[in-house]
Amino acid sequence: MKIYNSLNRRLEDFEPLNPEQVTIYSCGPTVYDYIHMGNARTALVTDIIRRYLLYKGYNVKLVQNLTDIDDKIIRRAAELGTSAKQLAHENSEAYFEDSQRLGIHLADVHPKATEHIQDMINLIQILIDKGAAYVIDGSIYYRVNAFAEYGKLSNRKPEDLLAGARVEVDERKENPRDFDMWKAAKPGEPSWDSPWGKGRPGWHIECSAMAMKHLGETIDIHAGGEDLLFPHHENEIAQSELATGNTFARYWMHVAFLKIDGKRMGKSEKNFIFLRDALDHYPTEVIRHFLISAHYRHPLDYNQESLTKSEGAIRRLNNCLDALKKYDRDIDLSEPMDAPLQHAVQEMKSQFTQAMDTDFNTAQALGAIFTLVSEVNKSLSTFDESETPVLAQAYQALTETCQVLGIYDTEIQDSATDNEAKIEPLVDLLLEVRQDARNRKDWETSDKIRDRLKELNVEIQDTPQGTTWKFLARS
RNA sequence: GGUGGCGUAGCCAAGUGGUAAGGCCAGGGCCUGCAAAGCUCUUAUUCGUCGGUUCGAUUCCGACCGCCACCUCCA
Repeated sequence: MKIYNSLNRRLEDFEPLNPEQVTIYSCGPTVYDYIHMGNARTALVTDIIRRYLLYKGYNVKLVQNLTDIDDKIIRRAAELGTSAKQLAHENSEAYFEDSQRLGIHLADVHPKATEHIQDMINLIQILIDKGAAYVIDGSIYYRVNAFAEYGKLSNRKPEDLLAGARVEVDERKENPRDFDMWKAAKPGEPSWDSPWGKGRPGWHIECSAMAMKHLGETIDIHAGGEDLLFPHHENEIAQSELATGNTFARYWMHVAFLKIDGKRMGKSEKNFIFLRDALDHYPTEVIRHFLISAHYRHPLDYNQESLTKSEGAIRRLNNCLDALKKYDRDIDLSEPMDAPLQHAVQEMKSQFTQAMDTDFNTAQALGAIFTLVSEVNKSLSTFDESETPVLAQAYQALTETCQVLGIYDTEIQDSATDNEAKIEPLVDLLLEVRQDARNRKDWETSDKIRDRLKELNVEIQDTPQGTTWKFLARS
């Protein structure tokens, strides 16, 4: 299994530090607003990495933080006339709601910055003691020159950082590149007590402190959006590694940006889209399919056309799985068959694994899945009773892999069926009446029943084996 | 100025030193009372341009053109 490590800009073999448990830290959202599709992309990539590692048999501990105190939260709260605490709380709840609607499983721990103030203070104190930090008017700055390897992640030389910088330099700092780990409280701002007076933590220190608290001094995988590579992740490394003397994260993964209608998505451009709004228009599986239709390190453009394409692809997948579902109970793994489809099933599994093993290439993995879908449909169209056990195997293989990607949820499918079980006899009755009409060649009545049922989200299909029907997926 | 990335069919998107997965759309055919679904055929002699290395490059190297990201809070 290989992972592209931003640290070396190379594909590297993945070997967890502790074979018993893979540790992952994912930089979560700053909860000053609902999360947008870009946040969702990063969260989804993390979710799928975890699902795949579990599929491979690893134990995984995933930690994803929520930044619940920062400048943006304070500013937004002031605008809305609420408290920073209340705003952060509401948006945290909204985050869990939205991400679960996207089928993202909860992390094992979701630490919040405001609940780890003491851990951060302890870490800052260590850095002060080691001479890597200094105090100015109650604020603590990290002395970048104290860490010889500063710049190793972003591949930047100290001189380069100064060149095109358009940032206002705080003249009080020893070096313009030094960053704050603790900000002295300004009047009216939320603050916490510290050995240096009232204040609040800087952004970078929270991830260092919370990652190490919940996962140890060295973690396997650290993930986040590509924009976090510098300075956020660079600073996390500087803080953590200088404090402990150990490697902070062994594999750094960065998810590329999502664009909207070809343009950079950003709050300032006013062209961002909230995940919850997207979920109001498209089913979970469609959005997930869209988000993984390109490799995670490549830019992806959110637009209606792309989502429509994913809708089509998911429809094709669901049609196939629906048709296959009735063979599921016929599974018989004891007797290996020599059907051509059997080979296709094995081939798909191996292609899927190979794709995911190569830096989680979900686009390629989807290719493998849809190749089997094609083979299954072919097999179904020339229906042969003897292939039934193989169809069951195909169903198993497809649902298993689709669940790693989260583009097919059997539980949701089942619960939907339970809910609607009551009206099944009614639909069957209507189909009986329709069949009578068809026998009389009363196409008007027959088509009316079909059309009216379609309006009620019941789709019927006349096949050589008789008429079948199903509920259409609701978004 | 520095760092990194991208340019593959109508669209989206994988991929490989030996001749291009998959999806969407479109057109023809089969099936059907008509649909739907499915099947089937057609759709890049070619992978931004120009050079180089090689028996052979879309894949490696160089130059150029175009696009983008980061260097500032941002997933």
